[in-house]
This record gives sequence, structure tokens and C-alpha cells, in this order.
Amino acid sequence: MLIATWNVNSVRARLPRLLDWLEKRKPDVVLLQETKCQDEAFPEEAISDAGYNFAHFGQKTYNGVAILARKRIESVQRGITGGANPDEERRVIAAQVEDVVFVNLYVINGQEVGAPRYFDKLGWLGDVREWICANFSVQEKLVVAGDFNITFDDRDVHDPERWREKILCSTPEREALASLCSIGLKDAFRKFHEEAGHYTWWDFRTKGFQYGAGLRIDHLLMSPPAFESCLASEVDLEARGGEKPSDHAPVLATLA
DNA sequence: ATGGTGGTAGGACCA
Repeated sequence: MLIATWNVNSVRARLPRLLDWLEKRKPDVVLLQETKCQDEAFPEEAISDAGYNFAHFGQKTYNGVAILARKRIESVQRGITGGANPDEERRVIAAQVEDVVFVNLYVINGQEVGAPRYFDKLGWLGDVREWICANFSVQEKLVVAGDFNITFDDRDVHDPERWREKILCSTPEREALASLCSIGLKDAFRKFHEEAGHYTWWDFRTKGFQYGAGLRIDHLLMSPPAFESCLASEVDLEARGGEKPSDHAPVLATLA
């Protein structure tokens, strides 16, 4: 089973590229973030014609998450249920495909360390952790993936000194990510690549991709049964090149 | 590199 997570930065603006990429890579399951459209504006026909079922949890202009799958999508959950904070922002969708449960997250960016949205981000990550604990089992094949907007450590940062304690790299953010992992989830990418210099996001504003200045903030976290069955993981850099790319590259993983 | 680019909008937001 080939799975992928990709912040597409508008599913409609990226539709031609998304369709080309689906045709080329033929993933079995795709977790999309930042679809940036309401459910009725989701390009249903194009996705269906490409051979995918889908479940979308979208809103106008901002956020929005979707799951695409060649096989049946079951037990869809939209948003965090039962938590303290209702989901006025649509950042979470979960579903099962075959024997794997997927939780797709678009984590709050946080703007800058100390900003109100920064504290929202840390609090929200705690809520998500609790919700996952209450609703899913790490004894099963569980994949918690998406745009986390957090680097694990300095290996994920092109210029660690410049980013020291900055947004996406601060110690509290990294601790929140580690805390989520502590329920029994591991970073699938690091099973295969221990070295520094692998990135998934490059800032449009600084022409980061052109200069190789990126961060690794998109992750596939896996429960032990999923992690053990994981045979490969890679960042698809090709999908970040060319005309009108998203600012994020897809991250893929193969499950046995 | 404290500016810059991109998406959704149709003026500022968010990233």
C-alpha cells in the first residue's frame, strides 16, 4: 500500500498537478491538507474519474483536509469530537482504508513564537493527542500524518541557527510533537533516512526551493504494527518543481 | 535576507 501526505495549498489551484501526480505515482491513499474549499466546491468528478474515492472536510478560503483512496473509505470522522474546543477550523479528518486507520492533520501554523496563535497551536496539539488516545489504538495499524508545521530536530532545518527557537522549530513545539509520538507513534521517514537535509516545505517568499532552504514539517507517524510493516519512505521533490507548485512536497511511504 | 510570493478574494488574511 503506497500512502502519501501532501499539503496541496488549494486543491482547485493544484488540480492539474494533483491529477498528473496521482496518475504518475498511483498512491493507494492520499492525505491532503489546505484544500481551501467548501465540500460542494471539491473537484469530485475529476477525483472520481482518476479512480479515487474521497472524504473531504473543507471550508471556504482556509484549511480543509481530505482523504483519497482507491479502495473503500470507512468510518470517516470529521473534526475532533468530544474535546474542549469545537472545530470551527477544519483541520482533522480520520478514516479507515483496508486494515489501516488514518488520521489526517493540518496543524495550526502559529505565526510566531509567543503569538496568540502559537499558544492555540500548542493547546490544539494537546487536544488532538487526547482525542487520538480516546478514539484510536496504537495496537492496530494507525497512521497519523499531515502538515505538522513542526520540525523534529535541527536535522530538519536548513539553517538551524537562523531558525533557533523560531516558529516551526521552537522547543515547546518540538515537545508537543514528541508528546504526540509518546503515545506510541514513530516518524516513518527516519526509519530509512537518518541524515540531515531532507525537507518538505520551502517558503515561496524567500524562493526557498531555489536556494535549497527548506524545513521538514510534513510527517507520517506510525503505530508499531504500521511502522514495522513500513518498507520505504521518501519526499517527492519532483512534485515541488515546475510551474505553479504547492509550497509543500508530498511525503510517501510504502506499507507491506 | 524583516522583504519577498502565492491562494482566496475582490480587501486583507494566512502561510
